[in-house]
Amino acid sequence: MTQERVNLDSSVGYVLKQAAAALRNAMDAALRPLELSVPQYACLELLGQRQGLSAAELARGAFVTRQSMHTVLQGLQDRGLLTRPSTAPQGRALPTQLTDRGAHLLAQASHAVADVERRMLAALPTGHPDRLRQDLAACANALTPAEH
Amino acid sequence: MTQERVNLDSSVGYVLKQAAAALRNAMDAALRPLELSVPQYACLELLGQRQGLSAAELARGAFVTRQSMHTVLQGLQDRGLLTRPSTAPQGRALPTQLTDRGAHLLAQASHAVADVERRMLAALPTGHPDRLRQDLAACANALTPAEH
DNA sequence: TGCGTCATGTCAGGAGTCTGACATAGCGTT
DNA sequence: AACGCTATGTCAGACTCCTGACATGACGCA
Repeated sequence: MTQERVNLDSSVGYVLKQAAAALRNAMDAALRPLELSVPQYACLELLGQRQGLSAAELARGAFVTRQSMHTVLQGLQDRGLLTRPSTAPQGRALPTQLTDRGAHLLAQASHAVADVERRMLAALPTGHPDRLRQDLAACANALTPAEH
Repeated sequence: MTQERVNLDSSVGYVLKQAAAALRNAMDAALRPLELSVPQYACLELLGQRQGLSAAELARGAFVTRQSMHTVLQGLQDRGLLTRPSTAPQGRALPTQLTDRGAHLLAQASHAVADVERRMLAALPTGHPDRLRQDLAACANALTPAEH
């Protein structure tokens, strides 16, 4: 029976959580002047990439549940940053659209977050960001249970 | 004015969050049979590495606030997995100790989590886990504000 | 000695997220 | 057409975690 202990400092999982926590804090600080939380920003950014996403799709992209995204969307809608039709054009999904105000705020937020990412990656040698991204994607994929 | 948009798929930050979420889910599933949450496990693991840590030290190591760690400790203490003196031997810090039951449960949990980490790293070529860990540590360091 | 600062433990309150549940709409199979 | 399966939206409740606040003990400095 081997002494199976995780040894925190040499554990990739631990350092991964550490990096994620640091990133979360940095993004939180960067977005606070805009009065946006990280989930709110994630929601706007996803819509910026592709308009008309449903709440369920946004939830998956932001790593929260449908229910959480529901409240996030209500908050953003109350601030006039996005619009949702009251009736579904087809099926049950309600396609979400950014308003002009939402797009404008997103531009500012995107800039602030890009600054954070730059600061994070500045510590890495040239070329490492790309390989880091690939390694992380492989890790995420290995842990994501095969769908269906 | 450049089109400054994060481009989620090529963003290291986004993939980092994705990997962290996948890891969190996998650990959650692995620990559920032992009736341990991830913060509870983190607490036990930290104590396994070094006995006598205070609640504040455990909180920093587990990336939560002192207050959250307080309730976590109470839960673990109620289950007889650890002990804390009622009065501080010196200063205000209450050194926490694993009980035999705590150490035994930790051994099982540690094994389960090590399995998850193995599954995660199996997707990476030889040598990559080490460089991934170093890159992540550099990222975390770059985002952690200089203390004092 | 006295004061200011910092770290720790703890209590109270609130914000955010999750689990569970239900109704509805599409789709494929029988 | 009827049934089952899946996906989505939404409501209610509980849980987790955080922010804010206060008291206490240790340390440095005037």
